[in-house]
Amino acid sequence: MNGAVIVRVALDVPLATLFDYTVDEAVLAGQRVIVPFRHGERVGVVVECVTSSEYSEDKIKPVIAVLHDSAPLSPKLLALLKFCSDYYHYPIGQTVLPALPAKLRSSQSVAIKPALYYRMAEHAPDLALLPKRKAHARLILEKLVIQSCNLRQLKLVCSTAARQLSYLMQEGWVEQYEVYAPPPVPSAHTFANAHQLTPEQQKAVDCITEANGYRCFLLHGITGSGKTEVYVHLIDSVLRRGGQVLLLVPEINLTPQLEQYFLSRFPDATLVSLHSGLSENERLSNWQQAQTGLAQIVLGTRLSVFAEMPQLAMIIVDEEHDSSFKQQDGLRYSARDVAIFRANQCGVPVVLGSATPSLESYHNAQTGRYQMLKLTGRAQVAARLPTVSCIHIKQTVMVEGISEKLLSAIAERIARGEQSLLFINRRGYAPVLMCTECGWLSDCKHCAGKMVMHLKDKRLRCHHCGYQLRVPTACPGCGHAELLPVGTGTQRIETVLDTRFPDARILRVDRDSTKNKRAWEVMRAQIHANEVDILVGTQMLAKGHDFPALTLVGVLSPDSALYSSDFRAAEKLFAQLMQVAGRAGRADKPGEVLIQTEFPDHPLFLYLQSHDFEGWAESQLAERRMAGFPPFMFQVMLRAEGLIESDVYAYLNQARTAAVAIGHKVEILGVVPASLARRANHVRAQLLIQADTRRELQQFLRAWRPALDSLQNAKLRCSLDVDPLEF
DNA sequence: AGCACGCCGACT
DNA sequence: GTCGGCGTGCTC
Repeated sequence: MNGAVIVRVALDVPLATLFDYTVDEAVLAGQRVIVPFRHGERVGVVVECVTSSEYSEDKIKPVIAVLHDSAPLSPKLLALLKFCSDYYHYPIGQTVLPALPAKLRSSQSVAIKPALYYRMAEHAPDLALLPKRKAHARLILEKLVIQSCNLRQLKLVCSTAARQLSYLMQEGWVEQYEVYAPPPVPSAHTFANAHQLTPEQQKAVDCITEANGYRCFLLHGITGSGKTEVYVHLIDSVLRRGGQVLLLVPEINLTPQLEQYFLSRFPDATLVSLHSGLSENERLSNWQQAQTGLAQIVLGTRLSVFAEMPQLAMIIVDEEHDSSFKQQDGLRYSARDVAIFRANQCGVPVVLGSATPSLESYHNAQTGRYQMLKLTGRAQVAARLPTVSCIHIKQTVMVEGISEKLLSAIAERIARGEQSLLFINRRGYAPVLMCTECGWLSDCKHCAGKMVMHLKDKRLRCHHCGYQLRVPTACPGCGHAELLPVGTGTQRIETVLDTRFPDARILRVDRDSTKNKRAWEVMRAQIHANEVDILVGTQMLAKGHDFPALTLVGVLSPDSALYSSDFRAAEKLFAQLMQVAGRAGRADKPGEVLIQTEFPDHPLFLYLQSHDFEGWAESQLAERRMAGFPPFMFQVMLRAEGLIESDVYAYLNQARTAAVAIGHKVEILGVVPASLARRANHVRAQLLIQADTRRELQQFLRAWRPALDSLQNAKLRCSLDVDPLEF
């Protein structure tokens, strides 16, 4: 042999190992390579360079090509990915490669895409020579005299920037140039509309900016207490020091608005976003701008926690309690938790912001692991906290799921030209159709769930597998002609309101009505223009920006979450109600929240009425401690699903036996059917393991995994979910 | 995950 | 006699 080096390569295959190849050119860890694998070729990432392999020489094949078209991943990022692979017990290759933009996963080489910038041409004519009528072109020039900009920044100056630029370049005023690397000095940036901070906000900003190295902060501030303004000041401080900021936001169709907002606050900074709405080219380009350090602000959903950022100086996780930070397939990571690990790894502060922190984070702040920073926003906010009250549904007149009280409150708003929002977490017309004669129910034939009745297209639809049928005219069980829609969904509420308020403008906002891309944009505009009187919607409406004319929120049927088998259901409901309540009212028009419930004395509602998150959190934590649930316990869920019930249970029972045999100090709960015991004809079941500490859980998992791997069965889909959120 | 290898039923 | 079913095992 020619003394070739051996590289250990991560490949996108479901195997926990790296693959060894020889290579006779210089290679760095983090570089992409094309390697032979079985009969074909694949792109992989070099994780280690070593001098010997435990594989015999004749088994090791040479690398086909080392790719140089994009900078290698940094050792730090590789270490982060390695940590995730270990912690979540997921194959290294399926951790590393999905973190890359798809273009970097294909063997087609990508050109390193420079960012395009514009500046004044060296021999630009005198500004006075610009024709007077070219007012927009003048604005662009005036901006460029101060600072070179990219197109996005110029579009903030004038929306027709692209057209102005082509004119200006043609006439020799402006030239375009390409930027591959960050500007050598931190660019001076302005930051627009700097608000005077309240003392609380200032204290939060000071605490965080004074942090020396890693520190985790929990920024707890109710809606409207000015968390965003704190973020803006923090970002400003990082940009001044020439650092990069990673701002993680939940997966919401709001990212473009958020991006616009931060762009407008930092018109001179380079901001890129990373979310599912991007094309592959945009994703690659934005990712590379983060990687080169050119992008000072990276705004993204959970996947962007893996974006390469050489100058990373701060991570902000907004709405940290949001469950969309947890990936529900593949590498089941929590972007919030990974962000904290990464901040620690990089020695930078991390800020978790929320009006309703997760109990995990709140507990960590209480015990001093994190530093709590509170924004009570007394000055601006107290006046506009909405009044929250409950309507006892068993002691009031109900009209098709809506109480008279709520209806008359809506009527009042209509009369005043204000908006109402009815919040109900069920799509469709009715969640189930029933035969009044024989008790037949609209079961899905592929799932354990019920088919939901949708009135508009007269169909029964399964929300789990997508199966649908026409609404039967007679009972499929007994032939009886009368079928009764039971329960209430958004469409039914819409119908009821329509009969009750024939002149009102009603808008339904749920996954069905916002299916096509632009729909939600249009609806938002309508709401903002006050062209809507009553909004009916699911949790989609809980998030998002202020609706200025909204003064009434009605919550229709939250009770199922109060006594749910999922121990996090109440936590989720509280956060959700706090969030919708935050939509109601402004300083000049106080808001009102009416909750229809059978349990008006439930502590959840009492704490909500007094806007007492702390009280609620303490009571929940006490319950969790008693019951032995997270954050006082650490869990891992083994799930399995397959076509044959006995296979699924046999696998899980053997896994259980293996777990018992390890004899670690863990608690084994199950095997039990999953909350949806059958989905798309697949039987689903699960096994839960609990331990007192993360360390114990991880020790157990390391011992358990070989057994799980040997039980692997091609007919089953199995997954390990560390720190599961859903049950 | 793919994908080949391998060993048993109904077809020209 | 063969085509093809999917159970088993391997990928450096």
